[in-house]
Amino acid sequence: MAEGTGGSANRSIQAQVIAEMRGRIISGEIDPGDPLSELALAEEFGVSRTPVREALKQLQTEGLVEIRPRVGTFVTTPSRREITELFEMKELLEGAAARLLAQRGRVPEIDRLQENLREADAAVARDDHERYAELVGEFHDLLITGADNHKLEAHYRTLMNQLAYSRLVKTSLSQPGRPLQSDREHHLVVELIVEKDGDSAEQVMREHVRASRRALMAGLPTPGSQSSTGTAGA
Amino acid sequence: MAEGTGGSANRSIQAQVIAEMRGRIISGEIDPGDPLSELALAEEFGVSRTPVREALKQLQTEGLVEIRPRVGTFVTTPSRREITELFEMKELLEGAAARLLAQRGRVPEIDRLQENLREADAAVARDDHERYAELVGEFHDLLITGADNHKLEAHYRTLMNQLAYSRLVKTSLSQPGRPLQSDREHHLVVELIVEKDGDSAEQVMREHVRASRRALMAGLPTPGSQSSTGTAGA
DNA sequence: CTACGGTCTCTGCCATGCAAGAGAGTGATG
DNA sequence: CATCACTCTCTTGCATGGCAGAGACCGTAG
Repeated sequence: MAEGTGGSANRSIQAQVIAEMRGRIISGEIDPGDPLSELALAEEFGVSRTPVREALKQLQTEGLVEIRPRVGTFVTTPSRREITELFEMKELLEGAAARLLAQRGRVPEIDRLQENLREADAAVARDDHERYAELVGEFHDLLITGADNHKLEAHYRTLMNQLAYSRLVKTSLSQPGRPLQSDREHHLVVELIVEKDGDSAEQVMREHVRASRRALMAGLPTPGSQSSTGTAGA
Repeated sequence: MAEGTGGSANRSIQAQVIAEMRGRIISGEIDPGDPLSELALAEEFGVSRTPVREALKQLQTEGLVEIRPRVGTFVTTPSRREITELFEMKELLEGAAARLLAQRGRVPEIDRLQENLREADAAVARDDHERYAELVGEFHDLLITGADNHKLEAHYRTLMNQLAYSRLVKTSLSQPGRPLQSDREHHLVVELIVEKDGDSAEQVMREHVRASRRALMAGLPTPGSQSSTGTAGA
C-alpha cells in the first residue's frame, strides 16, 4: 500500500502518473482545491485518459484528491479538524516509532540519527533554515524506518502526504527560537532511545510533535477567517 | 478514504464491485492466494472490465489484493511478519482510542459500551461463543468510533480488513477460558475510561490486545510448517 | 527418463467512443 | 431590474477492442 516516492522510470504509465501527481500535490506545486481534468492531464502526459483516471483513483484512496462523480476531481483541502486529527495520528505513530526503535537496541538507524543531529546542530548554529528543514525531514524518516514496522511506515507516509507536511515544516520553523528548541528535543529523544528507555522516548517524542504543531499553528495566517481555496475566493 | 462497509445500493457500479469483493475477502469467502480474473469478475457482475479493474486497483491500495503486472491479481496472503506488524498497529490504535475516549468524558458511546458489556456477560455466562464474538467486534468498534477521530478510524478499518479480523476472532475465542478473560479485560478498560484515567485505559487496552493476540496465535494450526494456501491442502 | 526450446493462451495495460449527469451561461418573462 | 427555465458544454462513468508480456504446456533432442 502507498508505495514510496521512488520508481518513476520503467514502471507502467499509470505508476509514473501517480508518482508525478503525488509529487506535485505534496510539494504544493498545485494548490488544495484546484481542479484536475482527466483530459488535460492525459494530453499533458501524452497518454490516454484511462491510466490518468486510474492514477487519480489511487490518489483518492490515498486521500490526496477528491473525485466528485460527474463533476470533477479536486486536490483535497484538509479542514481544520482534519489537520488536528492528522497531527494526533502523527504524534501517535512517531511516539510508537521512538519506543519501538528504543526496544530494538543498537541498529544502524541510530548511528544515522546521531549523524543527523550533528549536521542539524551545525545548521542551527549558522541559522540555515533550509538545510535544517531537510534534516528534520530526514530525522523523522529515520525514526519511522528504524521502527522496522512496514505497516507503521506505510500508514505514516499516507498521513504525511495528506498533510503535505514538507510544506508545513518551513512554516513551523519560521517561528523565532523554534529550530533551536526543536533540535534540543531531537537530541533528548535520541538520548532516551540509546538508553533503551522506550517509555520515556515515546513520551518525549509525543511532546515534541505537540510542540511542533503549536509552532506550526502559530505561524499559519489567520486561522479560520479566510476560507479562500486559492482559486477564486467568493 | 476507505469507505465503510455500508452503501452498496445506489452507488456507482465500481463502488458496488468494491464493496462486494471486499466483503468476500474479509469474510473468507475467497481464500488468500486465490487468483481474481478481471474478465471472470466482469462477466459475473454483468459489467465491463473497466469498473472491475478500477475496483481491484482500489482494493490493492487497501492491501487486500496484489496485482502482479501482466500476471494476474491475487488475494493478499499476509506473511507471519505482517500479521505481527498488524497486531502491533492494532494495539497502538486501540490503545490510543481508549485514551482519547477517556479524555472526551461522558459521551453516548460509553453508554453503549456498558450496554455491550451487559450483553457480553450474558453471552459468556451461557457459553455463547457466536454471540460473544459479535459483541467483541462491536466493543472494539464502539471504542474506535468513540475516539471521535476519523483518520484513526479509517486507518483502523484498513488494518482490520487486511487482517480479515472477523475470521480470526472466533479462533482466539476458542481457547479455553479466553472469553471469560477477555470479558474481564473489557470491563476493566471501560471502568478506567469512565474514571477518565486515559493513561491507564490505554495501557490496559494495549495489554488486552496483546493477550488476544497470544490467544489467537495459540489457536492457529501449525504456525509456519504448512505453506498451503488453503485451496487444495495436499 | 531428463532437459531444453518453441508456441500458445491467458493476463493485465492502454486507447478510443459513447452516454449520462452537473453546472454555468443565456435568454425570456414577470 | 430580478428571477426563472432552458440549453449547452464540460465533466466523469462505462463499454469495447487491440496490444504486449509472462507463464504453462507440449514436442523434441540428448
